[in-house]
Parts: sequence; structure tokens; C-alpha cells
Amino acid sequence: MSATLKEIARRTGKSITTVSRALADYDDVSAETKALVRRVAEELGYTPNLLAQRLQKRRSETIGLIIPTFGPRFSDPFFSEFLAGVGNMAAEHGYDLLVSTQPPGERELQAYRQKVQSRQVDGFVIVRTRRQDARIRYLREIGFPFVAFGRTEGELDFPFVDVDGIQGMRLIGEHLIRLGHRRIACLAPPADLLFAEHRLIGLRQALAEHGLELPDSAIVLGDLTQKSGYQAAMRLLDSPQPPTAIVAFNDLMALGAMAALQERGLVVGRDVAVTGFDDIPMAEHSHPPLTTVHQPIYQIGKTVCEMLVRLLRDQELAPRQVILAPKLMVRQSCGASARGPVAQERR
Amino acid sequence: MSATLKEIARRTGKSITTVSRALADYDDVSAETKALVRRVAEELGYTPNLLAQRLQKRRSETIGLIIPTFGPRFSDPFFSEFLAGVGNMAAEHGYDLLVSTQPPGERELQAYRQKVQSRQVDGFVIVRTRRQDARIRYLREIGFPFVAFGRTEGELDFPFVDVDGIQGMRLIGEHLIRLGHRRIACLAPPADLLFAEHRLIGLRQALAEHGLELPDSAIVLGDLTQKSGYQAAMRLLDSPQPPTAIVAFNDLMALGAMAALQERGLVVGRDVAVTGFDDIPMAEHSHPPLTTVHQPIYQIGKTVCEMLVRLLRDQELAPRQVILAPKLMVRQSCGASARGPVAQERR
DNA sequence: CTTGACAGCCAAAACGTTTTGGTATATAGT
DNA sequence: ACTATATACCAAAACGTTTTGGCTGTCAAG
Repeated sequence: MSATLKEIARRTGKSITTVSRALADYDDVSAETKALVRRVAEELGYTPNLLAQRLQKRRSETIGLIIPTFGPRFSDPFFSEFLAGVGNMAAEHGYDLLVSTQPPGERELQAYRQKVQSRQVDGFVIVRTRRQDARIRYLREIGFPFVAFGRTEGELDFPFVDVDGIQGMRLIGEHLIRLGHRRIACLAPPADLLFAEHRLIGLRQALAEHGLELPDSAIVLGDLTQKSGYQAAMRLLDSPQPPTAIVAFNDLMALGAMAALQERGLVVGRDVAVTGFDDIPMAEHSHPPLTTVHQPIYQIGKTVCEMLVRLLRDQELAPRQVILAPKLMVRQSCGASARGPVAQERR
Repeated sequence: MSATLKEIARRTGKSITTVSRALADYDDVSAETKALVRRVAEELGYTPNLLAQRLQKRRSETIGLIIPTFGPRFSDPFFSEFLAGVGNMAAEHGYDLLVSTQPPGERELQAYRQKVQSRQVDGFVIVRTRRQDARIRYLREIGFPFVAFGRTEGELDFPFVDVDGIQGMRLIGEHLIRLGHRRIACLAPPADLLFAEHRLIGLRQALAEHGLELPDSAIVLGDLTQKSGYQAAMRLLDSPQPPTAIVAFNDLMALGAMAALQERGLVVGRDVAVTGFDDIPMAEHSHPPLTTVHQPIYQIGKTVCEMLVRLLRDQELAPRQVILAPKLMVRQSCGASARGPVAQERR
């Protein structure tokens, strides 16, 4: 199909070596030869065969991203935004992005192993870290490059970017307490996700500082989907003493919870406060707009990818670990509208 | 790092050829040799170097997917689900999925060209087709394999999967008319997306059959995001004769429109009906639940990918073109609740 | 015996690059 | 006139596979 170095060599009467070096702008090739080679390459529409190039360089110039999905019907605006960040930055540096999906488990780890051993990727971006993270343990063990979005328990000597979930949840907790809430419940994902743990700690801290507790009955499990938020909120409403505030650990569940409340004829923000976490674009345009904690997901994707690229290029990586300060986005779902500067908030 | 054929050859005392053929189960290798080779390969943890394999086979075993994004902050549950479908099916057949993002335009086409010429991918999945689609024109011209989700104007001789948007919108239109609506407005994306055109035609047909029209003033442009749905709905509400029904061309805009209505103190379904298109998971758990047209996005992703794999393997592709019948999902946002069997619908 | 078929093996070429370690010629320095 | 240096070029090896087109030895058939 497309031209090769050999063909250009034939047409210019030079050797393959010279052609290769001319195109790579080595300075042991004369200016005229370079010009000639480039012209012919241009004419033939030459593009290097990446497979050959990569084989020779023993680098795949590819970054791997294996998205941990739960069900098959996987739909999370969080990921598409993160993916865009990673993808754009990868492209900017000439890296490919190899994406696949696998639910957490043994097969997931197999997928990592397979990609490592077949030299399909040069490094990984790890997302949604778990407390005990087999992926990270494996990659660390064999010394394979990766950058994580999130932390794990234990040795934290690997490069990562994370948002301070403890602090983020403290902001939420304090805000709700200041608004007068005392019966606060939360919608949390399974505790093997470390961010869930952090957010729970943050919420507990905020409550404790005001002499409040979070009983087990006020923690309802969900799987981060809107649907599970909906169902969990329903269960909360059916309890003997329903909460006055529902703290969801992500926006999707918060949106589901709001729908549940509204279906019961309750007014979100007035009857029950609801908060989220992530600040997906939808949060701003829900009804009522969702009070949440902002995570710059697109930016995080870019940063994680950039760090990985530096790692792959043996460049200095400073800082190796980034913890971003969260930002509270007060909107109406928490009821601040009743007394706060709502008009401005809403823009 | 990991073992090569050469190393196995050295250890078994066989030639590289024999080792290669033993592992590939050729029948000009004796059973004992095969066993020996396999044992040693196992011991060394041999995994073929995919780059070398692909170079030799002149196939990348990789499927390309370039997602057309508008803004940088790209967040669409539609795509994450589609992606999961394509990705899972690709993995099942041993193909890699190479993902990148590019806003429509010249650079986007460059990206396609680059991936074709550098032999980075064997075929493409094209998504969100446009009326005049430069991507499709290019790939067809050079005879490069691809399967599209969606159609284009003109020659329809390429393989695709699509949902019948005309029919889908007719269902919506008829449903609304049956509910008594006469002043119907719609929220449409720019008309260069062919599906927008189809849906518009469908809506017009439904209206025309009841002697109604869709004046230009009743068509408001959006960019498929929740935000633009919100803004467009606001504009509609400010018009002299606001519509009684808003037909959004996708769910995200519909959700934005609902938020706008609610912010104005209107009750969705009672004061104004709202409908969407896509049936993303969120549609079922919004408040009120969104009446929309179901597209089996995950399944479509799988199908498109499977068709492409068959194409790449020179297998029979029947049918080459799939048009799926849409399914109306009646929920409450259209106001059916006021008179319909709502309790069952909601499960 | 020869011939032919067959089983089992392998050297070498190929895929398209980059890199290594040269050589040949011209120019400058002494 | 001889060395040293710079300039311009290139053959061959290498990356790790697969495939092609053999070769050798054994055994059965003629």
C-alpha cells in the first residue's frame, strides 16, 4: 500500500540508511540529500510504519487504560470526561491510548498481565483505586510504569493524583450542619474503594466536631449508579426516622436520590437536603441544581497522562504525588436557597 | 525482559522455526517436540511479542474509534456505554481498541489518515455520522474497512447499524398529539448530523398527519448537552406563545429542559410535556422519569464491532446494513401520568 | 534394491524500521 | 607529502515473529 523507506531509497538512488537518517534530520546527511529525500517522501505520501518502528525501538508508544466496569450496561459521565482528558494529552505527546473494560477481579488482572507481557503498552493509567489493589501491587512488583488516579492503603510510593476526599466531605458535612441538619444519612459505594473510605472519614469528622455521629443505619450502600441512588434513597425514606439530609458519595447517586424524593412528593432542598460529589456537568443543570464537590476530572485525566508520559521518557517527575484541594459548589439541592445568595450561585 | 522464541529454541535445542510451529500447533512437528516446547515456553512465561507478530502479519489487530467531541469538557453517558459495547466485543475477538477524541474538522480527518497510513489500525468504527461525512468519503475512497453507527446522505453502500430515527420520532409525535398537544417545539442539534435530520422528518410527518406544522420558530438549536437543553428551553419559555410540549432530540437536552421548566415553577408532564431520545440509564431515574425512545446502545456497540471484525476476517457479512426499530418508552415526563397506567410503567 | 511418500525438522527470507560501525573523499594543518 | 579532521554516505545487524522451500531419514510398496 503506502511507500516504504526502501522505495524512497530506490527512487533517490540513496541507501535505506541515508533515507532514514535524512528524514530523522541527522547531521551526517547533506542538505541537498535531505531536500531530495523529503521531496520524494512527500510525493509518495510516505508515513513510517509504526509497527516496524515500534518493534525496532522496543516501545509501543501506547498507554493502557482498563476501565473497571460493573454491569455490562456501563454509563458514567465521569469516565467519558476522564477518558477525554487522558486521550487528548496522550495524543498531544504522540502516544496511543488503548482502552478496554473489565469488571474487577481475576480476569481484570489477567488483562493487565497480558498487555504487559506482550509489550502492547508502555505504561498504564489506573483509575478507581481500591484499598487493596491487586493491579497496583502487580505493576509495582514487576516495576512497570503507571500513574494512578486515587490512592491505596499501605505503601504510597507510586505516582498518583487524587482529590482530598476527606477534606471534600468535611466541607459538605460542615455546610449541612451549619444549615441546621442533624439527621444526616449517606449513600456510599462498597468500602473496598478507597475514595469511599476517605469520604466516609471526612463526613464522620465533620459530624464529630459538632458532637454528632453517623450510625450504621445511616449508611446505605449503592453501586454509584443513578438507579442505586434512587433505590437507596427510597429505603432511607421508609426508615422510621428518615434523614433530613442525604449525602451521596457521587453525583449520579445524588441525582437518583433526588428523583426518589421528588417522586414521594418531597421538595429537595426544603424537605430534604441532597448533596453529591464530582460535579459532573449534569450537576449544574439538574433540578434543583446539585450542591456537590468539584473535581476537575478532565484536568486530572490530563495530568495523570502527562505524568505517565514523563515517567516513560525518564524525565523528572515533580511532584510525583498530587493531592488536589476540593471545592464546594453550593447550589440549591442542599437548601441553601432558602437563606443564601442563590441568585449569584446560579449565575 | 520476557522470553523470546530464540530463547526457547536455545533451551530445547530446536530451531526457531520449529518452536514457532510447535506453539502454533502445526502438524509437521512431532507430539513430543510440541510437548517439550510448550513446557519450556510455560516455564519461561513466554508471551509472543505482539509488535513483532503484527509487523510480520501486516495486521495491527486493532480497531480505531475516534470520538467526535465538541468542547474539551466532554461528558456523555451515551458514549461510555457505546464504548463499553465496542470494547468488550473487540476484546472477545482478540482485537485492541484504540480510542482518541477529536472535534469534527480537518484535524479529525488528519487523524484518520494518519492512523490508516501508519497502519496503526485495521479498521474503524465511525460514530455520529454526518450528512456529508468526510470520514466516510475518505475511507470508502481508499477502500479501508469500517462500520458506521448511523447513515449518511448519498451512496449507502457501506456497512452500518442505525436506529430508525424517523420512525422513533413519529412515535413520539403521535404520542404527544394523542395526549392533546398542538403547540409542539423541538430541541435539535445542528442539521449536519444526519440523525437530527431524520428525527426532524419523523416529527414533521407525525404532525403533518394531523394537520399540524412545525414552524421554524419552534425549532431551537442545541449541542446535545444538558446545558444547551437548559438554555434552549429557557428561550422557548420566553417566547410569546410557549409550547405545551418540548421534544428534545436526545435525553441529555431533555433533562436540561426539564430543569429549566422546573426552575420556572412549571410541573413537567402537567404544564409542559418533555420527551427525549436515547433512553440513557438516567432517563428512567430522573424526575419525572423521562418519556423517550429506546436505543440499545450497548448492543449496537457490540454489533458494530462484530460486523467490523467479520469484515476484517473476510467473513460473510449478512446483513451488511441493520436498521433497528425504535421503541417508545412512555414514562411521566410527557404527562401520560395524568391519564395513563403510570403505576405499572414505573415498576 | 529402488522409488515414493511421509514425518520431522530447519535455514533463510521477509515484515519495515533504526542503529552500529564502518568507508571513501575532500579539506585543512603541519 | 603526510596526517588529522570533517563530511557524506552505506552495508549489515538487529528488533521478534511467520512463512517458504527446502533437507534428511525411515518405511512401505514395487
